[in-house]
Amino acid sequence: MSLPHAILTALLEKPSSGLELTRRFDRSIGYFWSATHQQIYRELGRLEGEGQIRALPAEQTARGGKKSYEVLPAGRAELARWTAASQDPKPHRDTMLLRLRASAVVGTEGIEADLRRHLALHQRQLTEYREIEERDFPPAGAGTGSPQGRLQHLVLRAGIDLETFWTQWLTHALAEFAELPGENQ
Amino acid sequence: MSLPHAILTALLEKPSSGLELTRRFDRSIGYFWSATHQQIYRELGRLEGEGQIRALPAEQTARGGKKSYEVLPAGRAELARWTAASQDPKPHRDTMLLRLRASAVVGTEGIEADLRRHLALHQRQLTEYREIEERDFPPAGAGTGSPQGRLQHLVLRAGIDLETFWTQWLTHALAEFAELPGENQ
DNA sequence: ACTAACATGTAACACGTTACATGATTGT
DNA sequence: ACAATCATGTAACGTGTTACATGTTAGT
Repeated sequence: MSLPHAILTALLEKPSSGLELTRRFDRSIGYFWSATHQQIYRELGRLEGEGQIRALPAEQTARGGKKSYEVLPAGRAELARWTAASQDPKPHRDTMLLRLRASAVVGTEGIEADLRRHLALHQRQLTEYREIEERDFPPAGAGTGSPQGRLQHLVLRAGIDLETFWTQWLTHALAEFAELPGENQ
Repeated sequence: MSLPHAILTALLEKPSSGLELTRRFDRSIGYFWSATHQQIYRELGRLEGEGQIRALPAEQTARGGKKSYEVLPAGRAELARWTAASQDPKPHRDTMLLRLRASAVVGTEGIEADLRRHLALHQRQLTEYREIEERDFPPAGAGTGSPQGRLQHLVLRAGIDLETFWTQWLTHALAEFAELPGENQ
């Protein structure tokens, strides 16, 4: 039940067409809430039907086929309600941890290469986040900037710290593998 | 496509009935792969139909209604194949980060209380993980223990470090909120 | 006019969630 | 004998994923 709220947030930040939303779900918003274009179009249709968003009149729409949407008061109210509501954290799901546990039973053959590959991917993501931080949140006195900016920085910090954790953990895991006896199981 | 493999891993560690599996998915395995009993029964039926597991004969089954399953060679082979196969990490999804981003647009009213509640939950989980670590992996010389034990410890370490990250990040977030002007937006 | 890329969608299916149903066992 | 709990399931629904379909713009 979060995709509609992710879309409302994105549209409040900037009215967009389906494809523009899809692009944004591949970058900023997608860093913590991914969605494919099929999901987005499906949800845009639903939100329009419920009167939470509306298509902007064609004149304001750029170039032929694009339909842009904006949030209506009902949508903003629903987003505010959802944001303030108490919600339980969902249990994490991580395939690599599951595979590692499985490898303790069926053998570690083959998994080490993928650990290396994941390490490289997380390092790349970490670098990307750090570049965004340098560009959008240049170092200044602590407690600086608009409330909005500080909240956005907080979210980015979570991304940076999470990727830092994964790179460290994967490095540690690979070091363990190096010490493991040749082939167990 | 991971639930069947989670179940195969659990059954290899110890043949179990549906309910016993459900219990284990509420503790150890559920820490990184949760599942409800409905999912588990559905998947047990499928795996049995595919010849990857089989029900143990009734004599070996404890008390009346319980059906216990064990993994067949085909199931073990499939798990080994899946564990060794290269898989892309799935993008994370985190509702709290989404809500924080939304609160930068519609206002932070109400979210602070839930940040506090989540902090308490993560602290409790962290404590639980640390107790498990003390009990199952008592400090000894580095590089000690069976390969299986070291892999299991590695997985537990990921859980501990993740919860540590969340408690630190939430603490930081609450400190930011304390500095924010009264009501923004 | 032809092709490639863009933009919006539909359809079918896999997976996860919630609510309910049913029989067996245990405790009183 | 009755109620509570245990244990296994079914049904309906919502969300996410994959594959495909269709029309549009831009470049050659």
